[in-house]
Amino acid sequence: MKRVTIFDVARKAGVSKSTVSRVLQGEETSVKPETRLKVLRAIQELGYQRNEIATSLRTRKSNMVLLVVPDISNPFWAEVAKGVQETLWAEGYTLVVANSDWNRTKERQMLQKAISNLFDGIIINPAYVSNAELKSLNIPVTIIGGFSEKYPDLDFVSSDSYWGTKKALEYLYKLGHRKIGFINGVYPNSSKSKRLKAYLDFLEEKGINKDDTLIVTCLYGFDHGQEAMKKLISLGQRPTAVFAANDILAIGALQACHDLKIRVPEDISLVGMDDIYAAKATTPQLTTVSKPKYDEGCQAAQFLIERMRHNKEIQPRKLTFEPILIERHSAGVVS
Amino acid sequence: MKRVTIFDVARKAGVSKSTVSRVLQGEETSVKPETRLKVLRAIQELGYQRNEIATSLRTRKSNMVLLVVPDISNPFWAEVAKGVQETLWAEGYTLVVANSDWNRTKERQMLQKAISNLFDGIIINPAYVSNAELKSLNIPVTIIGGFSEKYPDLDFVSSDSYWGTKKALEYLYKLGHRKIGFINGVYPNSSKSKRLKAYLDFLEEKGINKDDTLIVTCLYGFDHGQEAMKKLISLGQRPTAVFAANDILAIGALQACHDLKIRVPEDISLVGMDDIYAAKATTPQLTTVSKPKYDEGCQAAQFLIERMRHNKEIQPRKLTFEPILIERHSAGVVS
DNA sequence: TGTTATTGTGGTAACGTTCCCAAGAATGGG
DNA sequence: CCCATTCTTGGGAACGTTACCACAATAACA
Repeated sequence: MKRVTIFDVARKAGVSKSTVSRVLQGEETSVKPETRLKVLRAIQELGYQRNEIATSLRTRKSNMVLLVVPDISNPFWAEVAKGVQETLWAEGYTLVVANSDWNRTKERQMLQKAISNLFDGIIINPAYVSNAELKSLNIPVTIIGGFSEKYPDLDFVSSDSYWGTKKALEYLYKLGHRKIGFINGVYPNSSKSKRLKAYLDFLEEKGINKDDTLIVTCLYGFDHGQEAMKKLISLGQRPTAVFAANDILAIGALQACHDLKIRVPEDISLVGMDDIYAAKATTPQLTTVSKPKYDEGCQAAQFLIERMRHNKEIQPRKLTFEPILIERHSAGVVS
Repeated sequence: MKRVTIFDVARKAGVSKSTVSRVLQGEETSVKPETRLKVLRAIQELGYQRNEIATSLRTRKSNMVLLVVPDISNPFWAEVAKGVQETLWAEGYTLVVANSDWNRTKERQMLQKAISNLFDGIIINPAYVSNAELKSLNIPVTIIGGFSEKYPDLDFVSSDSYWGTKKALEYLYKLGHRKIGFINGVYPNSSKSKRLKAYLDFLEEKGINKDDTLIVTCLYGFDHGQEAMKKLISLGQRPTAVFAANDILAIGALQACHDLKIRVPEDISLVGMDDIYAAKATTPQLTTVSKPKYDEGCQAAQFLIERMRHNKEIQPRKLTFEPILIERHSAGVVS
C-alpha cells in the first residue's frame, strides 16, 4: 500500500536518489546514458509515479494556473476556457477554472486559494478585484476582457467591443436604418459600457438625435433581452433596427419578435455580438459581431506562460482583437 | 520576499509551531481559547497564508478533484461541469476540468496527472479507459454518462437515454406519426447506442416495420445533423417526424429544413434530446427530451465526496435520472 | 605524463506542513 | 491534600522531492 518513491527506484537501479531525481528532471541533466537507462528501467518495473506535490513543495512551482470567469456555463466563457486550457496543457500546465459568479467574496476566496496552492499564474476576468490587489499577489496575472485602463500594470487581452459596436451600427446605417434601438447589457457590478459609448458616439457622428426611449438597459440574459425587445416594439415610433449588446440578449429579442409576430428582418433588423454557438441555430440565423473567443483564450495563456517562464520584468502588454461582422440573415435593408 | 510560515506565526504568538498547526486545523482541536486568539491575531498581523502544498504532502490529500469530459465547450458538458464544480467547491474541494477530446492518449495522460498530483478523486465520462484501469488507480472514481454495465465496480450517474428516446418516440406516436426517422448520433470510439436500441424496440412494440433508410447514423455535430436531415428529406417516402439523438443534431436538422423550405412542424415534426441552452433559441423552439445536466453533475460530485470522506468500502451505486419531455413547438400532429 | 577542466555521482539539508509521543498544567474526586 | 484523569503544549520525525556542495572519475590539454 505504500507509495513507490524515488528511493525505491534508486535502490532497485543501484544508484542514489539524487541520480534518479536528475533522470526525472529530463534529458539535459548530466547523467551517463547507461545509468539513465538503468533508472528508467527501474521506474518502469516498479510502476513509479512522481509525486508532483513533493516536487512543488521543493521547487515552489505547482505548474497550475487558475482561470476565473463569471460563469463557465456561459458559452462565451466556455470557448475562452477551452483556448486557455489547450494552450496551457500543451506547455505542461494544468488549468483550474472557477466561477466567480459576480460575487466579490467568491472572487477573493479563489485568489486566496491560488496563493495557498502555490499556483504559478492567474488569468482573470475581474469582477471587483483591483489592479493593486492583483499586483500584491505577487504572481503572474493576465486580465481577459473588461477595461484595460483599470489594470495598467497587468497583461491584458480582449476583443474591442467599442469597435465591434461601431461596426454593427455602421452596417445597419448602410442598410438604410436611421432609427436604431439599443439593448444595452450591463453587468451586476458596473454600469460602465463601451458599447453604450460607441452607440452614443455613432449617433453624434451621424448627426442622429439621441432618443432615450430607444436605449433599454438590462442585465445580460435571455429573458432580459426578450423583455427589452418587447419594450422597444411597443414604442409608438418603433425602431427599424436593433443592436443587442450580446447574442444572448439578441436571441431573447428574436424570441420576442416571434411571440409578437414581428418578422425579422422584414419588419425589424437585429444584430447581436459575440457569435456564440447558438447564433447560427436561430431562425433567421443571427447577424452578429464575432469575437475570437478561442483565440483570446490562447493569447491570454500565451502571455501568462511567458511571464511565468521568464520571471524578469516584462512591460505589461495590451492586446485587443478586432471583431468582425458576420452577415447572416437577421438584418436587411430598411423597408 | 521569503514566505511567512507557520514558524514565524509561532514565534510572534509565543507558542510552538505545533500549536499554530492545531489552530489552523480548525475549531475542534484542543487548544486553549486564549492561545487560539493569540495565534489568530499573529496570523492576521503577519498576513500568513497556509501553504496547502505542504499540507497535501504531509496529509496525502490534495483536496483536488479531476473531471474528465470529451469537450468542455459542448454546452451539455459545460452545464454538468458547473454542477460538479459548485458542489465540490462548497465542500472545500477544487476542481480541475480537462478535455479528453475523444483521444485515448490524452485520457490516459490526464489520469496519470491525477495520480501524480495526489488528486483525491476523479469524475469521468470515459472514452476508452476500462473499469479495471480505473479501479487500479486506487482512488475514488465516479462515472458520469455512458454505459453503466461497463463499469460495474464504480459509482455511476447518468440520464436514461433509452427511456428518453422511448418517451420522445411515444410522444410522436401519440401525435399520429408512424413513419419516424432517426438521426443516430455516435461517438468516435463506439458504435453502441442505447438510443438506437430504444428506437428498434419501439418499432417492434408498435408493430412498425423497420426501414433502414429512415435511420441515418453520423457523428455528433451541427453539420452532421444538417446533412443527415437532408438525406431523410430527399427520401422518396419522406418521414413525417424525425427524432435526433441530441439537440445539436436536431438544431442542424432544423437548419436543413429551413434551407429546403420545409416547414417545422407543419411538414415535418422534430424532437431532440438534452435540452441544451440553444434549444429554446431556435424557431420554432425545439421540443426535446430534457436531461438534468446540472443535477447530474451535483450528484456525481456527491457520490465522489462520500467516497472520499469515508474511505471504507461502499457498494458501487448506480443512479440514472429519468429525462422529461419538454413540449415546445417543433412537433405537431401528423398532417 | 602530469596538470587542469569537465562530467557524473552521492550525501545532506532544505521546502512547510502534520503526526506522534511525552511531559507539564489544570481539574476533579476521595 | 494527594493521586488519577484530562487538557494543553512542545519537540522531533516524517511526507517525497530538489538544491547544493563535495568528491571521484574521466577527458583534454600542454
